[in-house]
Amino acid sequence: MQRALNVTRERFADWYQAVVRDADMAETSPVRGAMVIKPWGYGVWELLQQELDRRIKATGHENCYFPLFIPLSFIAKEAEHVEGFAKEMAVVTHHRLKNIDGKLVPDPAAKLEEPLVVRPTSETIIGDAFARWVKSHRDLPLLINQWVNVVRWEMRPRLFLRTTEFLWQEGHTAHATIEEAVEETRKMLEVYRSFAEDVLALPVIAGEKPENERFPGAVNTYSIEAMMQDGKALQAGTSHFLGTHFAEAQNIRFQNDSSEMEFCNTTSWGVSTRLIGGVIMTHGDDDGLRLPPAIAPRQIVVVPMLRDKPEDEEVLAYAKSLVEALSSLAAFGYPVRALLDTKKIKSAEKRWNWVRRGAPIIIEIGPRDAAADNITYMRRDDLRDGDKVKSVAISRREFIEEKAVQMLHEIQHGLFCEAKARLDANIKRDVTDWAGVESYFAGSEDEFKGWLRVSWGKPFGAALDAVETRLKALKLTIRNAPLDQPETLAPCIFSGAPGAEEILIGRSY
RNA sequence: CGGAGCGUAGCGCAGCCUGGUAGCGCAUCUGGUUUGGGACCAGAGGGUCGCGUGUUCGAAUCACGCCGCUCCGACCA
Repeated sequence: MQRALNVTRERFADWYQAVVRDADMAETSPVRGAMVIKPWGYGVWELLQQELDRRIKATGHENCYFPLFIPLSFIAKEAEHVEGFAKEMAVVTHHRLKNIDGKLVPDPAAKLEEPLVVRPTSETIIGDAFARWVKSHRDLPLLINQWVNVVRWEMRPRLFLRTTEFLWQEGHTAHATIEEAVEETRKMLEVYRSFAEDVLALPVIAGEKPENERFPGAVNTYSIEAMMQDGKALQAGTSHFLGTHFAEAQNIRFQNDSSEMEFCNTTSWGVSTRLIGGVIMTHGDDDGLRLPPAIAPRQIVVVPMLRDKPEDEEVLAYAKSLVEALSSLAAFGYPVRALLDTKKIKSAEKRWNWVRRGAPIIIEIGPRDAAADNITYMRRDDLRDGDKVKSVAISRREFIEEKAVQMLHEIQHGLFCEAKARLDANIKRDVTDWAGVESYFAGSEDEFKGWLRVSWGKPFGAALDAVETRLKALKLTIRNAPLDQPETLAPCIFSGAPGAEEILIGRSY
């Protein structure tokens, strides 16, 4: 059977790389671990960014920009924070190069008095500003967000999922009370959940991270977890309640309405270009990427079937008017993004390029379509009937007036439902003891396993370390404790003690 | 940084064991034939075989060193 890719999802890691490449999303760069995001991939990011930014602003946050460089001493202020990031920090030590013996090297005379780190995250540099901005309870809450690049020197990079430099959004807020800060943390988690599900068609489970998986310096960390087509979990977004840890380290204080000085409670939350990796691994198939229409840079692509003959002109004119009509429609609150592909390559080649890129609807227009006032379309979410590509002819008028927008919404919803069904079907709840966990995850790692939802006693300290070690031996981690917890709990799967909450266990990226 | 594998034309690969100066498929270019849709015929262009050193009359092939990539570990949005 001829597919648009030369590798299938059976070899998931190879398949992922093939999709990223063949869908023109991104490529590796001369800098190890740093990627070039190509127009089609960046277009997805821009749409994702546009819609999430709207939602972040709708919840009262404002955008800012803070420096790329952070004085090393700032990072050192919060003990757990340094420890968490020390091993992956890029450090700037000089500000000039010098030609020594024909070689350009950092000029020893231009050594910085204090090294600067390239931000791995901005709690400390933003906290420094917060300390100056917050004086009174009347300055609170302080609700700030920024869209920037950050650098974390990762050992093993993977395009979109884990790159040395990545793009993200980081929100930072300061509040007068614990309750308010916790509410903010949960509110933004919910913004992420609904955004992932409604816009990216990525079903997720929102929950709280166990102690050992917390953000360095956080009191509580919450995450949304998505299941990829190989059954592994992808942490798709995090929201942290930082308590007064950073406020104490950086002296972020305010005078309350009784004139007493108090430390602020702060939060931070972020999602990154990793989400794009999640979209690829959730929706892609053996013909390439399938993009949810809400984030497809081109939702409907019209490919004219040209033959270097006189009737080409009619076909082009017809296709052009079709694209104009489609562009005047609206879907998901924005104008429909339609494209007439006039690139000078073979039409068949164009079709397969758009299939691989995951354009939701691909329309082919030939002379007979033009003459009969018809269009012929393919839906990327329902491409094939067996081995054959499904190609449907319909009147142009019906398509524009009734079907086009409806179909985009159907595709968006369909992709979500397909992924949601997979997520739900692959969370096993009937494992009740450790032996059951071991036997379930025994065997080949390549085998699709999904997650277990089990009860545990929520241990801490040495007992938690022991749990972590047992899980690690099976390459498992605790993903999170879902927000929706049952009334009664089974005994702890690790110790048999009374259960404290249910958690998700699985392999992860 | 540890273990495994790989680096040959834009992409995918063969050749390496048993050294003799590079080949296949797809893509590209030209001409022609086709045309409801991943076409066919003929011809052409494109590679200092990852880099360096050594062995040799001669190295893609053998040896040593380095670099890079992929997978597995430690790290992680």
